[in-house]
Order: sequence, then C-alpha cells, then structure tokens
Amino acid sequence: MSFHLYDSAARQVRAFVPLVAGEVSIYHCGLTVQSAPHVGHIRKEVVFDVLRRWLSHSGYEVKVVANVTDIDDKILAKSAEAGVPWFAHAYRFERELHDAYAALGCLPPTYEPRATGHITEMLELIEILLERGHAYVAPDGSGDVYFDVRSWPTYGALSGQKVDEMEAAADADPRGKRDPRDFALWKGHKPEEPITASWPSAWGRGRPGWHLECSAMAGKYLGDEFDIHGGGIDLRFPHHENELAQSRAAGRRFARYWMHNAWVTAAGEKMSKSLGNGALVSEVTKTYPARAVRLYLLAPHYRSALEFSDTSLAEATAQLARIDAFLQRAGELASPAGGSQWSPEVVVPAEFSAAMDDDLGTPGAMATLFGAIREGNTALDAGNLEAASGAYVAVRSMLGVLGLDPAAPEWAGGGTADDLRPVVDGLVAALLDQRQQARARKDFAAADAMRDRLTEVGLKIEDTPHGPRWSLAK
RNA sequence: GGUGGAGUGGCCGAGAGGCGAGGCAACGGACUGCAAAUCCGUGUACACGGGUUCAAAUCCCGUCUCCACCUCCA
Repeated sequence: MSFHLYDSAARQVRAFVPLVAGEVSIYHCGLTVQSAPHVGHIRKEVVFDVLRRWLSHSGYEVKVVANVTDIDDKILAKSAEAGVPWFAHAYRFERELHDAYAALGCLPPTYEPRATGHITEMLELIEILLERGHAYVAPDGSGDVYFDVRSWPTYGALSGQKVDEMEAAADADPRGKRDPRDFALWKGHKPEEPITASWPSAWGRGRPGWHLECSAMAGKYLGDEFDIHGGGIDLRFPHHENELAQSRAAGRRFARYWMHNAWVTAAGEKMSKSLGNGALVSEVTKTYPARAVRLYLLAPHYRSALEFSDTSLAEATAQLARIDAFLQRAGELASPAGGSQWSPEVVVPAEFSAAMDDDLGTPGAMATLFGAIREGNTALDAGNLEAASGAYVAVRSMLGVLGLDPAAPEWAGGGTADDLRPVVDGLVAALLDQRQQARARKDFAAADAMRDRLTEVGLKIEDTPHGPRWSLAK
C-alpha cells in the first residue's frame, strides 16, 4: 500500500501521487507570532512533523515550507499595548515558538519565510489579480485592495459553502467593499499605525492582508503547484479558501491535497487564546516530559479532536515509561548484538507502515509499537536475545518515525546534564555495590533502607537477574 | 440561516456490517528476599428509539446532547 491522505477539499481519502515522482512539497501555515504557543498550536506542528518524517522514511525527498506571519492586526495591537515596537513583539514570540517546536522534537522546516520579507512578491500577486479583474482598489481612498469573491465562481468550494448562503458579516466594517465577503489583499496604512509597519505600493503605503502572504510565499518557494497544503481545521475557512481563490485566480494551480488537523479541546471546548483556556507549551513541559507531551499528541488520529487533561498527560507519561523501560532493558541485554545495526533507515514492521500509509494512522502505528514492545519483553524474559534484538531494532525505527526515539539528536539533553552523567553513574554504582553486599549477607533491612534513601532523591532502583539497575524516577 | 464534526468499557482513545486496536487504571497469578520491571489472565463498551440484514457500534429513518467554522484563530 502506498501513502493515502484525506484531502479536505475532496472530502475523502485519496491515494497520494506527488507532482514530481520521488519528491513531496508541503506548505503549512505557521503561526502568527503574537503570543506564546499553547498545546493546541503545537499539535499542528507535531502532526506535520510526523507527516514529513513518514514521507521521508518512505523514500521521498521532502521539502517543507512553514511561514512566519510577523505582521498583522493583533501584533500591532498587542505591541502598542505593551509599548514596544511591533517587530520586537513579533521577534520575541517567533523565538518562543521556535523554542516550543524544538522542545517537542520538531525538525525545522526546509524554509521558514517571514511575511515581511516578501512584500515584493505579494505586490506582484496583487497586480496580477487586478489585471485579471479579480481585485479592485477600494474607491474610498483608504488604499485598501480587495479580492472580489463574486468574480471567482468557485469561491467557497474548499469549505463547501456558497457565497450567498454565508452569513454576511453584517457587523463587519464594509469600508470600500463591493461585497461584505470580499477580503483584503492589501491594507492601506492608517495614521494611528506605526509607519514602520507599512510599505510603499502603487496604492499608497500599506501592509499585506493575512491571506495573501501564504499564497505569495508558497508560490515563491514551491512554485505554481505543489503537493500538500496544511494547517489547523479552523484555517480551512476563511484563510485557506481565500488562499486558494486568489492563487487560482492568479493562474496558479496551487495545492493538490489539503490536510487539516483537528483542535485540542479543554473541557470540551476548543483551546484558544480568546477563551483563555490555553495550556502553554512552556508550562506543560515543566510538569511532564516533552516526549510524553508529544506521545499524547500522536496517540489519537490527527483528524480527531483531542481532549486536554492532566489525566491524559499522566497516562502518556506512563506509556512513555513503558517504552523507555523496554529500550533500557533491551539495550542492556540485546543491543550489543543488534544495537549497532540500528539506523533510522531500517525498515519498520509492515503493520506499522500500513497504519501510517492510511492517512497517517498514528493510533494503529502506536498499537504496533506496543505490540513489538510486548514481544520484545517476552523474548527478553525467555532469554531469546536474537528475537529481543529484532524487537529492539523495530521499536527504535518506529520511534524514529514518530519522533520519539530518545537517542535522536533532537532529544539530546543539555551539556551540563551530559557532563554530570558519568559522575552520577559512578556515585550510584558505588552505593549500589554496598547495597548488593548487604543483600549478599541477607541484611535486607539495610538494603531496603538504602533503596528507600535513593528513591527519596529521585532514583528508581530495580533488581534484575543481571544486577541492579537505576534510572531517574521521572 | 449555511457548512462540517462528535457521543465507544473506570479513564484516554482506535475501528466503521461478522473473530472485542492499543494504552492507562483495577483485580488475580507467575517471577522476586521484599519490591520494581516484565509476562499471563480477568471487561458481556459502542447516546436514545425504530428499521434493513443470517449478522449492526458500523447501513437507513427519527430523536436527544455536545462541539466547530461562517469574524482573528493550529
């Protein structure tokens, strides 16, 4: 089976056939850098990171473009509130976003263009739309340029809506619009906005409309046609609808597949900044291991809503402990034979592939992962090191695809911790030696007391047939 | 008003006509000096009411509840 993907535009799972054999081009809408990312935001990042890893593992040359929207109404409003330049505000949160992506093991995109660096491309796109009669300059002298939705017959196709049935934004400021549903391609500069947030154009100073940015940047880096365009389901309308309309109206073929992930809910409602129910990534990763957060985000299918709760995060942490316990146990016993053979390129189990090929079925993939762990543990119990090595290799390759392999560079700890590791190793080994001596002379009271003491400081001590083993309790 | 999604065992979450995904939790057993880890076993789940079918969580009709989008939103 080859890769199949649910295409939001076609509303069905379609066999994935790339534009160019062996290559995949993906554009997903990055975030507007206006505030700190919460768990809902990061879900999109993790989902597209796994998509990219899977396609890569499947042998495709993958190119990923994710933009940074560093100019928009909210950035201007919030920076004005905070009394800092808009670009300082944008840059601050761009850094925070990058930290969050990295914290959850997301590989950086191939290109990550900023909106403000592509004004020229946007102006060119507007010119084309004006020439073709799909855009017009507002007659009210505002300097705004709008896309004329009535001029584009298939407007609404992506989200399954008809222009006449849409709720006409009655309360929206009509400004110079011909139809309330027309959207801004270019926003004329307003006196109360900083002049640095405007650029010269044939219609006076101004700044780009939000939807235009993605069309211009996707076109520049991926060409007139590319494979997958993605984002959160809430971007389907109006953002992606508008992108599609303006790109097609400008004569570009644009995306071949549309992929949208569902949201994260809190108490049944969508997690969002405006509702104030967002759990910040930076906060959550203080309480739970980052890999557990990632595991939690990948456990359900990407098109299913995911409920955020401490119980779920705690469960993911327990699942992760099971995975890591196997990795440690198998690594100690079976890895000398099989460990060196492991590489990210190694083939994953067919069942895993089938699940991933079926619209990125991470739930089925996880089930396969846990099945392999059970088999591996059984093999270890039976002393069958060959089978255990096989399971070990399979588990690590699956974890690699999911971005959860603890040995991968993206999970490498900070330098300080690494430096201390051998020291701690030595100290604990010395203590465990003493405890072994106590056990040998059947002084279990003393042995247990030592174990309790080590447990208190956060170490987990386990006695195995091959001697004691320790790990950090968390 | 338009469009789309959801209701599954103690919990999280798959599946989408016929053998109960997987995990977490719980209980019993094996192993262990005791633990831990691990393995084995234990669950009469599919919002409600009808219908189709040899067979329905899955298809059809109706009902209820919840959520999302149509305005910035991953």
